[in-house]
Amino acid sequence: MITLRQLRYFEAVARHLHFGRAADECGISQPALSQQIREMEAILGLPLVERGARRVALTAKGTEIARRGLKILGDVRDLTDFARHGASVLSGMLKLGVIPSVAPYVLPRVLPRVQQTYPTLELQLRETRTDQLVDELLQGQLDLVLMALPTGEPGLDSRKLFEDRFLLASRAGAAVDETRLATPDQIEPERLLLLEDGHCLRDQALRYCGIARTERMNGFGAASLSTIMQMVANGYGVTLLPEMCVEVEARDARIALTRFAAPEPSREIGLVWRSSSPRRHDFDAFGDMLVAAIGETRSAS
Amino acid sequence: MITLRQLRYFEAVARHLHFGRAADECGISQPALSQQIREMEAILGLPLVERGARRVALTAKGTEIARRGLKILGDVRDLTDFARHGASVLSGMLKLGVIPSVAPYVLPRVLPRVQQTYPTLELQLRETRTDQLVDELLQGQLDLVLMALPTGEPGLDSRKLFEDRFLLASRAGAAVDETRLATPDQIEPERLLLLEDGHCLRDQALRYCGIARTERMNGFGAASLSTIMQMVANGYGVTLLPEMCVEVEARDARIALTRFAAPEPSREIGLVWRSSSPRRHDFDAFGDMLVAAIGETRSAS
DNA sequence: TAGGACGATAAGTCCTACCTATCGGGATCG
DNA sequence: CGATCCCGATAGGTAGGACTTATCGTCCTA
Repeated sequence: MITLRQLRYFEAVARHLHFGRAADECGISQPALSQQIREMEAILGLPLVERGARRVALTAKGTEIARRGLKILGDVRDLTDFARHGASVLSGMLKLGVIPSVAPYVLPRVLPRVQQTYPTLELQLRETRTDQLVDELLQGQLDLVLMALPTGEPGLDSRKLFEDRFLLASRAGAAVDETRLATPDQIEPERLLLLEDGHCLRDQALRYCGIARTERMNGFGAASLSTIMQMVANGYGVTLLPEMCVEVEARDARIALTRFAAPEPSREIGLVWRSSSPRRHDFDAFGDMLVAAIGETRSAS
Repeated sequence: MITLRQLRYFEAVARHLHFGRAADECGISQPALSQQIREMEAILGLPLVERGARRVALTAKGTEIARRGLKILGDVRDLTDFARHGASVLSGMLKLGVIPSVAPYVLPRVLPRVQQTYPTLELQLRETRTDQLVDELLQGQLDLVLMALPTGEPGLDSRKLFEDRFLLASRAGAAVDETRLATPDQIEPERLLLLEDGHCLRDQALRYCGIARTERMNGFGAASLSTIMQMVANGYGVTLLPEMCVEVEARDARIALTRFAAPEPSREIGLVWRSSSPRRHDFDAFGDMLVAAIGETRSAS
């Protein structure tokens, strides 16, 4: 197996293209470095360096391996930095925005883990609708937003974390046949209960059901999914419930959940940040942790 | 500095939560493993493992470090796999789709590098417009698409590679004042030359200029940027030229390029694949290589 | 043709990762 | 309550590997 020491030495050679100077930088003698490079070549089974007369060059594969090695060394450095003082990686202030149809379901699973893993991280939370979050992100009032993708904004980068399917929630034993897969045409517009205008979840549901804004619907718009699910339980109508909310919102025995026929409606939940932000590493680490936290609770349930 | 050997041992401890069995798996004695774990804790300056009576648990930070370590070990394995036979990473068939306004400018820089770095990779290319590419991607006829983001399709994952700004291309010395930053209202719709309908570049340009499809425009629609630039050079009109095309398409001295005032119009170029695809690793590696290839030629010029 | 730059080779030293043997403490059971 | 056992820590010794200095071989240059 290759060693990190070899990667460090090779990386120095790749930069200097000169054994002597690379050895110097590494604080060892030139033969020691030569030996490690040859050892590495033997392990990998191919030449990394072309020893030309008077000059040194990397082979084609050597270039690629140097690139990968550099990334690995960076990750190792991050790991030790994290261990030593949690510093430089996810420490200090992080202003996070979350949309209302995600916050109550994800944060309880994640926040304890954040406290434990990154005790020096001061997480400042903001919960509001997508367009407001995006505005505040662009203006620098937020560092990072957890929301449904895509953003549709240039200048923002994003990373998808997971897919969240929608289920049809209805009053148990009512009109919907719960033994079959649901289809969008079963949904009567006047019985569809949704969040008020401006929530992305509302738009996603309407798009799937093929309902234009203008069409006749009940004029109802709720501020929270909890309210909507109360209404569903009492037979006021039906709604599309994201899978991540099921555990919290669909405990009432009067609520029936039906999976949709393919193509199943869903939303992509992901992280969004300014492309220009220098904290990519932090966001990656934060995203990894979110995925881990969500994955755990899912497989555990 | 930490070693990969320590990471491997620690990872085994994290899985077994038992020093003896972990040592067994690593093929060493239990004291040897204990020693390396303690060495690692000394280097990182914190306890990774809670030695409780009768049972072993990871500390909070230990859990996070195990996660990071696992990723590093995976990257190292990928590196050696790549070196040994280029296998499992980017080998075999890869069907890549590219949009017409990107292909001629990116592929020449990238393909030689691909050949050299991944000689066992059979890259099969397809060039057509975005919606067609997305269809073929969803149906499995393509593995990967290089295009402008976002896709707007669920079930697809993407990764932004870089931002490609638009410049105003006009005939030198003609109506446009090249000493100042351009603004969209300077563009007369009837003089704007664009690709034919269906090209994403056309839609992006129209959106920036605030021109609705219905508005009066010249009826012209070209099949290639080359043609458009020929027309610009000869004074038939102006166009929005992506920065990546400048080197190839704007050599004619009769063409003047003007940067736009902020917010500069741009497009995001990225890779897109099916969320369900098992080849994430390949795509990551391919994306890294694209970024490296583009970065090189940019900084070199 | 002599000199110099540079990487490879050779021989010796020291560190470190490993082994076996043993200890110590907390749980478990008669 | 004491015997036992499970399991990680400690101790002491060994072998291999990473480093050193010294020297060689080769190619370029003057």
